Amino acid sequence: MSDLLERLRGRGWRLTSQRRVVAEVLDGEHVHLTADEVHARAAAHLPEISRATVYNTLGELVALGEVLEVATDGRAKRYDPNAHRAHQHLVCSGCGAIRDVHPHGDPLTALPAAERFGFAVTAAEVTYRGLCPDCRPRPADRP
Amino acid sequence: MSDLLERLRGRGWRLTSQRRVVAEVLDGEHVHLTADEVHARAAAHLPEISRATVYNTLGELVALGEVLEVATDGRAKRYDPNAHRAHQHLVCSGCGAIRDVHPHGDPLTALPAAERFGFAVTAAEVTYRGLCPDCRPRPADRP
DNA sequence: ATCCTAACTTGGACTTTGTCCAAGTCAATA
DNA sequence: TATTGACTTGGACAAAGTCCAAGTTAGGAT
Repeated sequence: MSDLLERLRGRGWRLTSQRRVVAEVLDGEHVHLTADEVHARAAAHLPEISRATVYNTLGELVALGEVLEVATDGRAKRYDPNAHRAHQHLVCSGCGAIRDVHPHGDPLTALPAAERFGFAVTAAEVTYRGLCPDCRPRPADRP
Repeated sequence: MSDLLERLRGRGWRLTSQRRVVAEVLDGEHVHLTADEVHARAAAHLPEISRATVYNTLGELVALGEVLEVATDGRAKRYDPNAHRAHQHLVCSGCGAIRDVHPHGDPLTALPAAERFGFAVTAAEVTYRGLCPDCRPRPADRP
């Protein structure tokens, strides 16, 4: 993730320890943390970091296009560092687990012009829902 | 919308004036009100109605499958009475206007088995985003 | 190396959205 | 028309996020 830090410095960011730990926390595949979770993990490395700074930094990363904001439920927003490859989300209705998924085709093409109401449509976000293997009811054991 | 009230009575609902007013507010096409907006409109007809009752009633309507909950932004949930015909949402990135739209095909089929991670996938919600005619930049007037 | 300063961080107050509860009210049945 | 369990109410509470004045600091200038 130091490439991210490089990119950010290139964009005129001041490299503070707070921003560094937030960027480090947001590393990896299938990462979809809430702001509070980011704060908790960041605070494990840098105990004095404030909630306000975490919110500020997340907002900046989103504005720069380095992190995506996902609202898969009506609760807290989640932050997804996988911003450089188009993808959608698969959410478990039982436990809330989230995976990045790659459907084929562009979901935008499914919306015919007649259904666009004159909008200039530029993006489509898809949330697939279902039960993950752990939450799925198992076939009962046979005697 | 009296058919809705009939259906609800059939399901053992007590028909109170509060529930009636909430059901009336949630009538029509392309209706996507927040709980607070529902409360404001309901209060115009029934000034003493409380926020708690609006939340309760909306929750019940959602549980009964008569109203859909939509979270198109990270803000307040919206309530969509068009629950009996499958549809998706088109949201203006400028002003937040929401339209019900009907893409062709089933979005679920775009997700290959290899991308399902063992989930039993049952639904797909699509949010299309773009600028509505009013928010879209116009070509500059020629002199 | 150290100074300077705009940029950044902090804690706490505040807002928005939503939930919970004890006490009071009322729709529908008998 | 009396009864009662379901419904409603207002206010306290909680979660998620924003805002701000005051203090700190990264990094260029000296």
